[in-house]
Amino acid sequence: MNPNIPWPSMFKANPSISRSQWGEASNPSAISGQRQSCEGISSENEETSQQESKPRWNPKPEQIRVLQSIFNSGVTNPTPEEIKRIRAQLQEFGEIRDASVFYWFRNKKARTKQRQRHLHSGETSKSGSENGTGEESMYGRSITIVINNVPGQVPVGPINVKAMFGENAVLLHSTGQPILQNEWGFTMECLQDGAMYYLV
Amino acid sequence: MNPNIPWPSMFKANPSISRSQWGEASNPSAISGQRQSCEGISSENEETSQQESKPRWNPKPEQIRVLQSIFNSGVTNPTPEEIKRIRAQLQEFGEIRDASVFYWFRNKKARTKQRQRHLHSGETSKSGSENGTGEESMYGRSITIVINNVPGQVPVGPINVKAMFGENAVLLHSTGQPILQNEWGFTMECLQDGAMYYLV
DNA sequence: TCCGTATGAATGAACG
DNA sequence: CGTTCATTCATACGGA
Repeated sequence: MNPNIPWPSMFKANPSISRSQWGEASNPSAISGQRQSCEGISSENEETSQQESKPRWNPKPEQIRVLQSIFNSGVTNPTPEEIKRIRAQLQEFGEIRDASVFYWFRNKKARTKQRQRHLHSGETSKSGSENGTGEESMYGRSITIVINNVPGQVPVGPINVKAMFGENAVLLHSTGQPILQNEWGFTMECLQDGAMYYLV
Repeated sequence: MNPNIPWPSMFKANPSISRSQWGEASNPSAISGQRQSCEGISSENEETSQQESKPRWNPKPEQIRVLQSIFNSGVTNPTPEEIKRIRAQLQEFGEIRDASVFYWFRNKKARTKQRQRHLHSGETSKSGSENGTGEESMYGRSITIVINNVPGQVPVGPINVKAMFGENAVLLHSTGQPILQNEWGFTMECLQDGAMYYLV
């Protein structure tokens, strides 16, 4: 193992093949009567070797939950060692490669940020809070968070902690970090979907 | 391609819960719950009922026409600003989100390319009997294109411009770009469904 | 009513 | 890293 190589390079694709374009891969099990590809044309590859074919990882709910909780606990750039451990943990629920774990975190981080930025760009102050029939504001949906082990829904974006939980309420992230709020009690940072918080 | 377009953002709304879906359906598992994530976090909180849910955008014909013309005019990766303007334009015909516009372009581009590739891959000609690529085996249909403002149908794939419109006929894309043809008059590039062309 | 295609939406995997 | 590609999932629709 080379300790000095940049991480991502470990996951380089085969140079000869542009972007992934594996015709397809057998999808072990997975049924659901969806039309699938079935292909079969390929033929070949029987036992003998390790099917190096790399079908896209299909995350199991349990895996996602674990990943999210790790992510929400502050890990956004796991080290190679962490990745290995995480992967080992996830493997229990289904096939998964280190690379997939790596990618997951990277995508998660990137998309979380993107989302955040995009939310910001669509600011039109909008005075009237209630719009009733008006359509939804595109990114205004709700997320599920767990507070004191009790799952619940809160809207995306700032929420008023004081109003929701009392004047002295403070939300702690599962890591113990307090969620900052302004003088009105509005959260200053986004709550993460699927994350666990503690109310104190 | 894409000289210097910074792509500031992406779209998305639901931070987690991968591809599951609202509404009902879903036969949660039972059969080797392989695919799908279903998310989890245990509880469901359906109470709020307000649940606007986000029904998938259903494009109106007018919207599609506008989008196609924009796409065919060369825009395949609209910037956020462009997207906003496009959406504003489309909104007149029905509800639509920026994200949908974004997705539309992305899908359009991806599928256009994919189609092209599949088209190409079938160069074995010869016994077309084995339509192997089970995936989607039907691109041997016709598309609708508008020539000199007159809509018409042409088969997918190369068409003989000379034969159809005369020895000196030349087809121009709505952008003004001429559609290349070989010495026989066959188009060297695919005509786009819904695109507008000019015959000169 | 059921099946198959078209396509909106989401996301794993990569590229520059 | 931000952006883009490719593939997959789920649903709206149209035909038989």
